[in-house]
Amino acid sequence: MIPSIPRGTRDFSPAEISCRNFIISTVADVFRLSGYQPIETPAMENTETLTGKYGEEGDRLIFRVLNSGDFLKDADREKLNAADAAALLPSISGKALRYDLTVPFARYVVMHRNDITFPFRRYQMQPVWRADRPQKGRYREFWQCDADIIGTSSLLSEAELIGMVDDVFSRLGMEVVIKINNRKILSGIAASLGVKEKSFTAFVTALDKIEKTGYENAVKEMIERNIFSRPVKENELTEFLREMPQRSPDKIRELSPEAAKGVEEIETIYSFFEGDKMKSSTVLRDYTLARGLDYYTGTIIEVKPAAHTSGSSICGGGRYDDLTGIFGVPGLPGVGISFGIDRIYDVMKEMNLFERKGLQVPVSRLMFAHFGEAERKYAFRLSSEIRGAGISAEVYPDICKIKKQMEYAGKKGIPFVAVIGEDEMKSGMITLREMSTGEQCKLPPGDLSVKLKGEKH
RNA sequence: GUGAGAUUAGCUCAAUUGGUUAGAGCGCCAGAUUGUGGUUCUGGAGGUUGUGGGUUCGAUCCCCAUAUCUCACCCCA
Repeated sequence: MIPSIPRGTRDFSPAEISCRNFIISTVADVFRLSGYQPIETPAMENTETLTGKYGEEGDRLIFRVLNSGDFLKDADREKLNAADAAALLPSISGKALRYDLTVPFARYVVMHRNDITFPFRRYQMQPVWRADRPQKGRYREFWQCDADIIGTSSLLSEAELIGMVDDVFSRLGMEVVIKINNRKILSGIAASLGVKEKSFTAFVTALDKIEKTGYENAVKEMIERNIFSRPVKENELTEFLREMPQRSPDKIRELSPEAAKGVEEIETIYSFFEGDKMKSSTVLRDYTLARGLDYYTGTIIEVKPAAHTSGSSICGGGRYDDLTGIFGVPGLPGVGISFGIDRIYDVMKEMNLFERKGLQVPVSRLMFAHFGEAERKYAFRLSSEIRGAGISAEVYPDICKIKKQMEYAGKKGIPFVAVIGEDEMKSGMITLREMSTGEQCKLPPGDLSVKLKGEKH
């Protein structure tokens, strides 16, 4: 039987891990530098914790975990016989894999609220799962790196997060475009166009397609979906939306008091950066930016590589007034950002950014090659001494031809090989070969660590 | 969940119109070289053509189903 892994999941080999760890540790460094503290939550949550938080589509994409043991024992017979999967689910599955890190965080905050000092800055870097059909930049298991600050409405937090985004991508060596908008502006626009209240989400998703499919298609979708409470002319609507990006903040303010509030918020965030230059990012106001989950209520942020602004986003976030309210603790506003490290990896790979970072796959600095049983034993003792000096070392495990041992070291990229033979043991002088040049020298075992430390890595 | 394309050796790809023993490069293994990797030379192994059915005298090739990958829709990191 040929083994395989579930679709949309991946194995990561040593070279990939090096690159991924570089991204993960870079993000963590930046998070810590602003006082964010790490937490972790379980891969599984109770189903009720997750369902209903991501919209109808989101619910469909949650991986359910079947109850252990005889899961049919407590199954709802009526629903089972009716083959009604959706209705049967609660009686056979009580757990689900987490879909993102924000909702589990809200649950965490509610459960630990008495131990937390607010405002609370936390970061979390863990895999999440979505039962989506895989495609470019989309996996069923992927990592999110989230930083959230909860317990404050201060717009300083947004500025802080944007600064962190800039810092991360500057360290990674990638130019990005950070787009910023505000849900209040979107609802202001919707109100001024006469969008029905219940159609707001439909309006927002259509609006979001402008960049991808153009104004005409977005408008067509809005009209087809019948989202307006009064007659709207197609060409007037197109014209209105087309002017959106160029529209000055003042023009947006005129739309409605709510939109004015949104504009105010964005301008406040900008004011924190006054005169400062971003290191690696261009921050843009985009009044048509609509991305973000349902729970966002204020600022929304989306980050794309400057080289692929039409591609998928590599980072996103926003402000929520009351995320913990759904778990019974109202009045805790917050704002967060999420880095999609799998997509960041893909972009960096494509742009050859890892090569410039000189990342190395961890490999022993020294290998002992040997000619027989006694030599191998001798090498084993030396190897443990050399490790004591902080130098990674391994002994070739089998007794075989020196050629084969050398071949192994060369292929593996081990930079130094110490050859232990009868001569070496007799004279007490080890033969050390530098693999890149082929140069060899003899030295006493005690000098090995000094010699290897002295050489640059 | 909907639609399109792909799948041949470990990898990248060939194979005429449905016709004899499915080939090449790279990689792998062994030897040339019994104390030395990368270069070179010589030899060798490796395939139920993704899987399961069907049509046919005969299928890598045509048909159906299924799995996986890629791309798009939906939605999203």
